[in-house]
Amino acid sequence: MEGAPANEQIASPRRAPSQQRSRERVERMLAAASQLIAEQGSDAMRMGEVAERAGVSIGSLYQFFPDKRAIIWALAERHTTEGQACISAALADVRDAEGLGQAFSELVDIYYRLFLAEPVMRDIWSGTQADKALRQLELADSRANAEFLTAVLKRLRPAADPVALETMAFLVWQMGEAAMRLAVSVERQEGDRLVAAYKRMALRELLTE
Amino acid sequence: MEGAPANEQIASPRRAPSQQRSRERVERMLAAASQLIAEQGSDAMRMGEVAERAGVSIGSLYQFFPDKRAIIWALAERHTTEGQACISAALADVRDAEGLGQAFSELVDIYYRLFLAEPVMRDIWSGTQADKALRQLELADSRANAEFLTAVLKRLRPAADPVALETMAFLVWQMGEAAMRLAVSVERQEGDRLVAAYKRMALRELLTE
DNA sequence: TGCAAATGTGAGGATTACTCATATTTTAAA
DNA sequence: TTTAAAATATGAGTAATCCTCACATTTGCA
Repeated sequence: MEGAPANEQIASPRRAPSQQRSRERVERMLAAASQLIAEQGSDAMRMGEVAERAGVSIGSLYQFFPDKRAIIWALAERHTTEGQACISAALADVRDAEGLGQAFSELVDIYYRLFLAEPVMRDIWSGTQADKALRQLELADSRANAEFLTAVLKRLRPAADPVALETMAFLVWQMGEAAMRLAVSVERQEGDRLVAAYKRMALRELLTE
Repeated sequence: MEGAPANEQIASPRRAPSQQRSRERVERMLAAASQLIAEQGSDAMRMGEVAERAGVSIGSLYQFFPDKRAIIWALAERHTTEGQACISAALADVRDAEGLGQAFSELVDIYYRLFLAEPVMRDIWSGTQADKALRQLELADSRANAEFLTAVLKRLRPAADPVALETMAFLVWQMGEAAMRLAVSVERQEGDRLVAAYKRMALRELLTE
């Protein structure tokens, strides 16, 4: 972006809303940002437009978000939080290889549907590499999710090298995200095939000794 | 970016340099851009700085590149061209499964070293999702590379479903790129482990009936 | 009630991508 | 060689955008 001096650091934090009124306004800001990202992508999202659509002044926007990236980051963080809860629940009571296969397969389907339905998620995670803070968030999220998987794997294969299991889980998870991004950027039919191929490949890796 | 009205389209083409003098100047522009991307990333690269470092005026820069993305695109395209030649050569005379394993393994190593050594490549391909034209270039490149792989697979497994082989090759290739991006963004030791795990996983997929 | 803290405002500062009128250099035909 | 057209070069200026800040308003509470 441009405007203020190119700031490589993470921007200074802002006050969190403490009153009911401001909390509602912050919600409106996030909702407006989400809409605009869905319509045009985060790059084309204009701060002035976010403020206008949220019915607040540009100054109010910057009262709670230090800069543009911070809004995007806040939306991304919500998705990761929701996602982790979902994944944790799905993998919590896996007891055997069959259960893992079942749970993993369902998770992939859920995520694929999410990617297809949520342009915001797609947009945010695709811009991930360019933004240090987002990249960190995505890596942390991926590690956290991979850890749920690792825990299951360690339970199923107590004799295996733990580091190898961690590496495999992390890799499989990251590849899933890559497969999703790829799948939604080609024609639907090919996307379906790619996701199915990923699922098969990941399961073979996870379930084979 | 900002400045001119947000332009979603691909910018209008500019004249290609026809004189010796201008061809040299364009080379200097590309070299300057490459340096700056390596130093600060393509987002922080300033057109004015590119011009200054290349020893030309800002106007000259825009004489040959319609906009900022076009410079990045030109650098990206060089990489894809070089890469495809390399891959095509490596896979051309694969005759059996063992040869495929050998060639694929070497390719992964080469790409990993390239990713580690070439910040420009990393930067460009990571920004790929945000830019329609770059995304197209990357997809086309990936498809082209996957096709080399598909050709080999069809030779080795003539009975297999061609579409399935194409899907697998495309997926394996895209995942390789994802694995590389991941590997270079974590500590070196973990990166090495991740690349090794990818290699094993991909080979198992490629070599198993 | 009255005061401090929280919140709200929007004109304007600062930076940057990109344009365009104009000047210079090269090419090549006469 | 002359010369006109095409190619190339220049950089001050335009427009768009992010973000700040001095000041106004509202809320919580003693």
